[in-house]
Amino acid sequence: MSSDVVTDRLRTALLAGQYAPRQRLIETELAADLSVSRSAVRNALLQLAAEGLVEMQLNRGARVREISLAEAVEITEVRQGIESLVAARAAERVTDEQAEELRELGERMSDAVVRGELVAYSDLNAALHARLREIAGHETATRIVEQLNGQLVRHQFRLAMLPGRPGRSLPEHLAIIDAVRARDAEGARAAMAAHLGSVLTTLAALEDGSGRRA
Amino acid sequence: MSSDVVTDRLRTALLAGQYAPRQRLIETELAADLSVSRSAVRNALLQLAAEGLVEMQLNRGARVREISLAEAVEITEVRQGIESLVAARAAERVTDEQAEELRELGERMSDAVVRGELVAYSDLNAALHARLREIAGHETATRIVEQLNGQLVRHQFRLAMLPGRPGRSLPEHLAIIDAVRARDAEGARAAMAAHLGSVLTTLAALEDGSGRRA
DNA sequence: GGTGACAAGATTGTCAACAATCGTGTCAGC
DNA sequence: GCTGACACGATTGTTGACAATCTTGTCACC
Repeated sequence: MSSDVVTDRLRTALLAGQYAPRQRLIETELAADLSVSRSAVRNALLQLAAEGLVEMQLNRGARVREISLAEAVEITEVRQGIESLVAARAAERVTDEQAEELRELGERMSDAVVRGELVAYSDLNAALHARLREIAGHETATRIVEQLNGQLVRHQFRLAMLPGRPGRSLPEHLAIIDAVRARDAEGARAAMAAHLGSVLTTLAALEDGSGRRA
Repeated sequence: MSSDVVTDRLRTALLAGQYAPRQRLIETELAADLSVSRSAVRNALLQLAAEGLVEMQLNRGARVREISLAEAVEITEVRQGIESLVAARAAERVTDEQAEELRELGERMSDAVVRGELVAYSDLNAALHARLREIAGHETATRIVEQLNGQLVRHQFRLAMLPGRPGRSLPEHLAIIDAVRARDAEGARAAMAAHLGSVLTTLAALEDGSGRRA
């Protein structure tokens, strides 16, 4: 169905931050922009609403869903539970080849931090979590974490740009990698839980510090 | 929108086990049955596909999604992570009134087991988990656990009917209730993790024992 | 100057018809 | 008797038009 293509295009646009939070998404406009029929857009919006990227109100159409800091905290708490499982599972199933890959990934992360390449580090961060999910091979966990991640993009971006944040999160990431490479499931679980715990405290600090509406 | 009503009706029908797994859901038929337009049914099916209750294939429409035992295990593993969080949060936030409610719920569960009322026990089981989610007040966790639960109904039902299963799960439930009533967050987390761990071993036993296709 | 009713415009929700696709049964050819 | 092409029926995917609803701007009235 062409709706699927439309859904993908809209999703990537949303994830790229192409539309502002709370912005109205008018079906006719989007249909014209993407040069597809309104129903295709409509279906896509329904789909994205189910994924939590947009919110729909009766007779008022779709808006870009704004994720508050409080929600970001909730989402990260849930991620903590699931990704710990993923890390443990990855430690149990990692192959030698994958272990070597993870080692290289860790080196590249260190390099990026040393060189102050924040965006690159942020990308590698996402890549690491994604690679762990692949290694774990846990479809349900993967599906849900990715759904949750989609809702977080904006906040994750903000977080990575905080001064001093990379210096704190890098060793956490390296600890996860080490535990997985050592096939230490419980160690990997704990390292991942600690890492997301650190994300949570950072978010909580933001919650007190900065304003509500940013 | 009328699609929402249709979605709800279809969802409850699916959760009630009114359609067999892998059964095709033909839009025209459902539209006639519910006496609504086909588009309403179509939207509902898309929605339910996003929730994981049905699966859609291009040009081949919707089927009731069959959840394999392996998937049930995955789902329960994820639930273990999230519901542990819920239990801990509930222990932190429970009011005196809610604590009393939980105590009564525990008594009713014990009664049901003593009297051998399996269906009632199964219902109370679901009610306990739901009440804990309410007490925890964690919207994200609630949303995801309920989504996952929807996919499990069939297996949960099978599980509750296993001989000896209520005798094993009752004390686990009571332990959760006690920890929450004692405001012992870590205890509640551990009790919930242990409970779902016990569900997991039971599921694993089923996986070896019975055939694949049941 | 402010408030409420009303009308116009914009936008969404619903429907029925049309086009595209798939699965199945039939039949010719070997 | 078996295989593959073909056509038919069933079902889904898409489109455009129409109805219902909300929002905004205007104006009379207090």
